Amino acid sequence: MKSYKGKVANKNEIVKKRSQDRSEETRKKILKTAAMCFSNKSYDRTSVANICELAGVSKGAFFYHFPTKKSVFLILLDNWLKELDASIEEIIKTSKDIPEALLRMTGIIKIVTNSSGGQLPLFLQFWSEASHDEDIWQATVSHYKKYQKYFSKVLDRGMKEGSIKKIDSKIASNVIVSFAVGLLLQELIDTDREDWDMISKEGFKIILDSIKR
Amino acid sequence: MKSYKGKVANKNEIVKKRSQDRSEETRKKILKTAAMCFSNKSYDRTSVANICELAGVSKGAFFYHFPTKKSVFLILLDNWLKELDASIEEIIKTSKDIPEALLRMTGIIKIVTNSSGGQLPLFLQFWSEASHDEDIWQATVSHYKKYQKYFSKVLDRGMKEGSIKKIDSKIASNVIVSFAVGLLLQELIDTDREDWDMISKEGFKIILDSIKR
Amino acid sequence: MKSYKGKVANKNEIVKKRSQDRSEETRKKILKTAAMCFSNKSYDRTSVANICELAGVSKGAFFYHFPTKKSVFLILLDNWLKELDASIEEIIKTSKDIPEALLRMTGIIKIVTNSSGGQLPLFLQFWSEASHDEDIWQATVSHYKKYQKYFSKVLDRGMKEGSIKKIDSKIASNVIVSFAVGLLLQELIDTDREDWDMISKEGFKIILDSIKR
Amino acid sequence: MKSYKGKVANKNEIVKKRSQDRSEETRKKILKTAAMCFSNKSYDRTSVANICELAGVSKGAFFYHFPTKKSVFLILLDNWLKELDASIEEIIKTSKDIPEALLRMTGIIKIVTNSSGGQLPLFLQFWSEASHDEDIWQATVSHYKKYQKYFSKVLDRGMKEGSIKKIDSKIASNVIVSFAVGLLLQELIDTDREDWDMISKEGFKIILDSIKR
DNA sequence: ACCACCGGGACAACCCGTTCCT
DNA sequence: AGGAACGGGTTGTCCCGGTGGT
Repeated sequence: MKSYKGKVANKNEIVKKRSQDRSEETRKKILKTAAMCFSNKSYDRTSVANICELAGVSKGAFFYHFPTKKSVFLILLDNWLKELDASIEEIIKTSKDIPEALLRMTGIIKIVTNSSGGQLPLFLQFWSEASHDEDIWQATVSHYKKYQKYFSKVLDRGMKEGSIKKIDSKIASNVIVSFAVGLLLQELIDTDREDWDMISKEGFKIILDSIKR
Repeated sequence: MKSYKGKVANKNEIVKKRSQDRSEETRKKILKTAAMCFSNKSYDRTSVANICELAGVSKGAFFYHFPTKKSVFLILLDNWLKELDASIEEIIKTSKDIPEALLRMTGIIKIVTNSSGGQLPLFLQFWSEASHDEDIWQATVSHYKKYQKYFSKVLDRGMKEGSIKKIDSKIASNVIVSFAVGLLLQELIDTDREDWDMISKEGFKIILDSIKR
Repeated sequence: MKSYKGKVANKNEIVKKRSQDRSEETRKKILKTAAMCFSNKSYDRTSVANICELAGVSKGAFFYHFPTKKSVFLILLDNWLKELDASIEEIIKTSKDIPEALLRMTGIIKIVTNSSGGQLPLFLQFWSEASHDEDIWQATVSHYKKYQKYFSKVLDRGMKEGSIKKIDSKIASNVIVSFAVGLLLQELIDTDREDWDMISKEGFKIILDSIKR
Repeated sequence: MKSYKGKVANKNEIVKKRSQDRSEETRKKILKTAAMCFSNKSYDRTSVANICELAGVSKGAFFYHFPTKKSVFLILLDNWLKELDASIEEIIKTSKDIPEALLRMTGIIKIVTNSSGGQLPLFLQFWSEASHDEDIWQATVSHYKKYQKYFSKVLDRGMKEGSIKKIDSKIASNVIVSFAVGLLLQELIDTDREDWDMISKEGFKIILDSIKR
């Protein structure tokens, strides 16, 4: 009796596991496809049907995994911000001198670009939606402010260190973030150009020159 | 006889003028309301019905004045870019020294903000649509490249003048534009903050410090 | 004084005449353009705006001359039927022997084709609308029945004459009309073919062979 | 175990079947209602909303089953032509002598009338649209030409058989088709008349008389 | 009388996010 | 998780008037 039950349980578990795998796979597929669509066609112009068709799943599946279209968008946003957080944290941690850390931020553009799975336009979507939707605004702005503060602190540390001039760290961090954001925006619509890397490097150098002692 | 005719003509002209005025008024009203809606709710989420209702005109009137919703968007974009052009040109013209001109660019943010009738989010809409729509891309990018070139030339002039270091003017102009664009974007989502003016001034100063001799 | 008045009157008349001419011209232009449009695109798919644009007149002018779009259609129908009437009448009148008259009907196809200004598809439009619209049905069917009766009488005369077998003239006339109508319909959708003329001749001959003594 | 699985499979199949049935039912309902509407009010004057309301389904359901209004029209046309094909084929097959076959064509009118669910005016709609719409023209004309050829061959066979005179079979087949088409058209607008059957019989007899040896 | 401009508002086809039933 | 259905929304078109000039 016991063994039988055990067998059944086992089998059920295996089946469940397999089913879970399949489910997780579907989820991932939807998420990925949605990111692609939102990026290519904008959130509004992407219909749930579009996503389902490209992902090869039914609408039933979609609404089984996610309550609404918007929820998918929010999850995508969340994932992206998490990746970004991790990347930046890592840079700062692994460089000891502040100016050096800032210079390494040069690569920030690539980080942003690459997280989100190479779908840069998603960034614009997030930003764009943020100004109209409370939920998204919360998620975006809170992170963005976090970055501001983060850079502020980093600069403060640099001043203590003596490697950076005495300046208003809040304003300076804002300047840095502005430049970074601006770079992204431009890259977005001027995709042909190949020298964004150099521009970002040069720009950061210019800013650093005025900041470091 | 003459006076009579004159009167009639006058009267006719007045009437005609009134009719034209009414037409022009309607047009303006639609344009203004549309700008507001696009700014508040995004282009896609604004329906023609929305605009008409708020503007107090019928759909018949809307489609009499404009062939499509998109055309309204394009006209709005065009108007904005024209104002921007004029403002920038004026700044450069009225300041003789290049570094001074650049410093005065500080005010650029306000110009951009104001020129869209205080509807800054429209800017984001333009940018956002540009990455999905060929027509809008054309209109936006061509102008944006013009600015790049413009600043490049201004910097070149500065170098000849001797007021600016020998640098790659193309890259430097890109840095400037990037910073400006980034400022805009941030202002957009962090509307509470009051010190954007100072940040922009400070930022330009930083950039200038590295550039001028 | 008199001569002056006369001149004025003349002038007014001339002006009026000219104005009437112009008016008549506009009317004709609208009618002609409408026929073309209805023929090419079907009645429903032709908008008043279409007609006006192609005719080079304003909508104001259109609705000044005709109360509705439908009225234009009815006028066109009426003109066409009148021409058709005249043509058929003429054929019968100018041929003394009945079989000969029938044989000359061969040319009926061309008559119909030409009488609508070469716009054969209009014929289909009329027929098509007739089954849905009471007014048009009246106009069409009454004429069509007239033709039936007409042929009946002609055949009866033929029988008296001795040139035609004793048959049910009503049925025979129906056969003839059916054949004619069928020819038209086919020509309408098989416009490439060049031998409709021969087919119609041959067909009438076949029918005549069985009918004449 | 096996039986259990079997049951499950069965149950699923049954469920699936039922769902499919329901879907098919809706589809049929829409098709039938559309045929009715197109027949009563013309294709253009029938709105999708009309069809849905009468069929008792939502617009969503309509566009789930058919991509466009036109597609419904084309399917209707296709069904009708298929039925017609089958009917004609059957007549020819089941009668050994060619003249006899042709005489039995007499019933063709009824066949045409009855297929299309007794909605003869649909025939006119098809024809009418064919002259304006490439897709419909294709579908219609290809079939119509097939009939021409078919009759041609039948007549050729009759000549070999010796039951038919030596004539140009292409022209003769055209005459037959023309007569048939004309009959249809007339029946369409003169629905009161009851003797169409006799007219068609008589007409075919007349044509046959001239053709058969 | 003739005609141009401006507009009204109903309605078209088609699509969308979502729910329901199985 | 899939397939069917819902119902409201979208842009854009249409036919037609009203008002006023020539």
